[in-house]
Amino acid sequence: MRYDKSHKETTHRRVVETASARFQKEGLDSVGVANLMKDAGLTHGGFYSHFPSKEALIEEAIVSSMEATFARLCRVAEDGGIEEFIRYYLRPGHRDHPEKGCAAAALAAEIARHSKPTRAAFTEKTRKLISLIEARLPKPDAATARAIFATLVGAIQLSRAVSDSKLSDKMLEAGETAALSLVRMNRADLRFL
Amino acid sequence: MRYDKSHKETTHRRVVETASARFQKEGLDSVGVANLMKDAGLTHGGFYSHFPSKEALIEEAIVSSMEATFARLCRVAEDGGIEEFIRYYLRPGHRDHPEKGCAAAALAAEIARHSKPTRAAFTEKTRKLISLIEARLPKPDAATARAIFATLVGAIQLSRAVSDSKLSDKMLEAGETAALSLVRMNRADLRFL
DNA sequence: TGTACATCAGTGAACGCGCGTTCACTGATGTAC
DNA sequence: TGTACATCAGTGAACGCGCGTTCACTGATGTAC
Repeated sequence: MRYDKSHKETTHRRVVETASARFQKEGLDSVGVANLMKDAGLTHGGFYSHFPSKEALIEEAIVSSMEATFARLCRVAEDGGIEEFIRYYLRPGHRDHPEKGCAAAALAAEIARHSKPTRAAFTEKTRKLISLIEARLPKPDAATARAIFATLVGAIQLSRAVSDSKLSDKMLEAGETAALSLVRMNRADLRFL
Repeated sequence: MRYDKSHKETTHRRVVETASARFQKEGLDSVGVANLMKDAGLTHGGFYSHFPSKEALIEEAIVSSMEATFARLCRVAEDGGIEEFIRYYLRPGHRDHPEKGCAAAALAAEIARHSKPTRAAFTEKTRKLISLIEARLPKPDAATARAIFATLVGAIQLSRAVSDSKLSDKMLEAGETAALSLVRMNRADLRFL
């Protein structure tokens, strides 16, 4: 099968995107190479003509997901500012669909246990997300942006882990209120607090 | 080998505690039953006279860890109030030693993918931790307590995942500042913010 | 234009390994005599 | 007090399975003649 130049590239992207969704839904360890390739309509043997190792795919999948998340959040912030960004991140739909959501919220703890290159790639994309928040703050401030991101990630994770749906909703609401408060404190320049 | 009544109980506890530490350091999937039992000084065959399944051990390990964390944080809050609680949770030593730390910070995303009983046990212990925060707030408020816990969990997770140690430190600092601000807002009754 | 061929994306069998789980067994010890 | 025995925590071989990875191969297609 000799295909034109773009063919392999298209396949590669399809594998990365399938992997991205499944990693975030099932966890990095629970998705096997063979099963994943089958899901992408291929056989497992071809995997290593696309990626040097599963770890390399993990890195690509995280980067791809974080870039998509960045682009989406950019648009949301463009339209509705940082407040809408916060509400969008903490919407129940994000909690309920990790496969379509933010890789930081789905995989942060697992990424911490992976290779240096994987963590470095994640770090770069995390920085961008934090910068996006910072730039949208009434009075741009990196520490506030970092804290808001931590609150968003923690609230989504806890809302996913608890088995009581009422508590789950309340975690999202509490995260939203707190993140919005941090924005308002930033606007009001309440540094003394 | 016939032992007195307390013997099996002691062994059981040793396995749970070994598991607890290793799960939080290496992840739930990365720790195998055989390897874990060896680490506890036993052979893998005996595992099923202690636990009906690996999942049951996971549940016990999480409960055990959360109870130890609760007790430790209780003491810290007793001595230094909610502010010291926050500083203690976000100390670099907690980031650097997940095996001795909070299960929520180490495993929240993975717990979300596990069995209902495991998640229910985690939920109960999470509630207790949040109640502990709430009770220590200047003006007890569940939503603020939930938001503080989300911020702590998110900050630890991100500080562990990023590969840049400076950014990692800044994540902890930002989380601390934000959580302390939420406490001060609670004290000042700044609900309008 | 028609044909022969080189390319190379994708195939599928095979590798050693560790996984969770089962089970017939062992042997040190508390207890009954 | 001394001995025979029942108990049962722990042993280790074995199960089928999926893991990540390797590699000799296939065969459709773009290209050179």
